[in-house]
Amino acid sequence: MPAATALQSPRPRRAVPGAFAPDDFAMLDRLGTVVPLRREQPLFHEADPAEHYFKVISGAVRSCNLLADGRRHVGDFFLAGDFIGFNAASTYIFTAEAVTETVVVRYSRRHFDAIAWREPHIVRHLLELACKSLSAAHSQMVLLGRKTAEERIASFILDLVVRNGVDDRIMLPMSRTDIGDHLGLTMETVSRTFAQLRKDGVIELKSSHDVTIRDRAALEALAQAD
Amino acid sequence: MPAATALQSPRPRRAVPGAFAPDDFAMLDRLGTVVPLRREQPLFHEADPAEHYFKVISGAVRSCNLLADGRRHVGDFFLAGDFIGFNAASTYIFTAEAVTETVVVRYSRRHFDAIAWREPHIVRHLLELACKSLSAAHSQMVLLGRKTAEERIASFILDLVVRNGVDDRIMLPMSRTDIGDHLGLTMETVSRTFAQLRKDGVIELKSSHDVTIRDRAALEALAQAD
DNA sequence: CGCGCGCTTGACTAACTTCAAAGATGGTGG
DNA sequence: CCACCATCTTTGAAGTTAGTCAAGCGCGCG
Repeated sequence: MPAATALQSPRPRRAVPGAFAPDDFAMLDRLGTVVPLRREQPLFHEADPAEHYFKVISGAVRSCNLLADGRRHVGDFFLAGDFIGFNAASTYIFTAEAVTETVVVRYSRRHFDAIAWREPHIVRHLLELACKSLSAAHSQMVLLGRKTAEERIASFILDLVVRNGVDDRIMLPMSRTDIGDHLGLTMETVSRTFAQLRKDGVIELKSSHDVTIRDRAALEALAQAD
Repeated sequence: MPAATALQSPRPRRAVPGAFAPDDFAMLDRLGTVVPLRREQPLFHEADPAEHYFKVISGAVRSCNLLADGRRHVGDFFLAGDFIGFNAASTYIFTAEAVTETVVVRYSRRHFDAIAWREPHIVRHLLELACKSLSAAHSQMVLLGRKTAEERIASFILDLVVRNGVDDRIMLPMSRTDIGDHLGLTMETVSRTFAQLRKDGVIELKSSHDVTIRDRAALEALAQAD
């Protein structure tokens, strides 16, 4: 059961069901401020007071956690339409940074919550989205706990394809290091695994960030749909 | 940020904030049927229609996912007070099985939802709980993606200690294999790592299921609080 | 054109897994 | 109450996957 790994507001081309009905966000959208971000620019840091939510308009954002000695984990990549900061308590539980040039909308959490709390159907939608996000987290835990490097990369590619709603080609906005930190691998292993999949005719790499799927069945077999 | 890995209803000795206020579940509890379970008995299987929620009264339940070739992942252990099935869509996303002799309360999902949906404050509580669960899933992904075997075991022990609200001693209801499948390790590695921690004076093992913490600071250092 | 950064590739290493066997534990029936 | 048996755990030794260290490549940008 593949699932989007982030909360989402409506986007016609997105193949994910259960997103907000368009008018749910109508009044909420008016609260938002458009913010452009440079490559690597942080939206917020872990443990900062959580004063805003964000929605990605274009580009990509990653969520990171650092261990004491510098090991990094990338929890999620947020793409156009994805909602960020949703699961924050009073402080953010991860750092969020733009992967590429990105545009987001920033919402005051106070205002957003004030409106959302008054509208039971919005709260219900948020709950449904949280549950979808939990389900995606579940899949990612299976991946991190039990899948091989090849299976992780296959799952990652298929997940992006589904989230993009495109049939067979994706542009990766993130680096090999980002992918490795998301999948519990090193940059080198990610690189070698892409090379292996290319050699096996499963994917084509027009450039290191431009992936075309050549053999979707093989990719799905590797991803081990559970 | 240690967090309980499962949704919870109130339990006085539990050190986890944000659980339901006692009366929130008052009317919901009346919907429940008490069900005793034998060791290894399933509550439900992955992909079954999700017709019930459950709450653990005593004992322990695990959630499992199987890959095609038999590799197993244990997503969570649910202990007394924990709520199960919450994040299900129309079908369950994992199999739930009793780890030991266990007693649960079973709720009709239809009735539960009918009441919960009518009570905005209950929906808000459920949303908060879902967010806590997401936060716990986040920590688990960091563990699975980036921690060593020793760090995983240390984190696991501390998590159980916090969830039990006990200071320095825990009874593990689950097998070494269960622990391994939860932490992305093999049974043998789990066993060797417990032995290592004992040898280092960090824990004491009165039996293989009875763990006493001897050096909490060392354990916390290993767990790499993030 | 050349510089820098990210990607690739190779050789070696380490951590964890696998395979195997012996040692504990606990439940059951005599 | 004790002995037996199945099951779980521990421990050892060898194997494998992915990590580490290091060098070279190539693309994009100034």
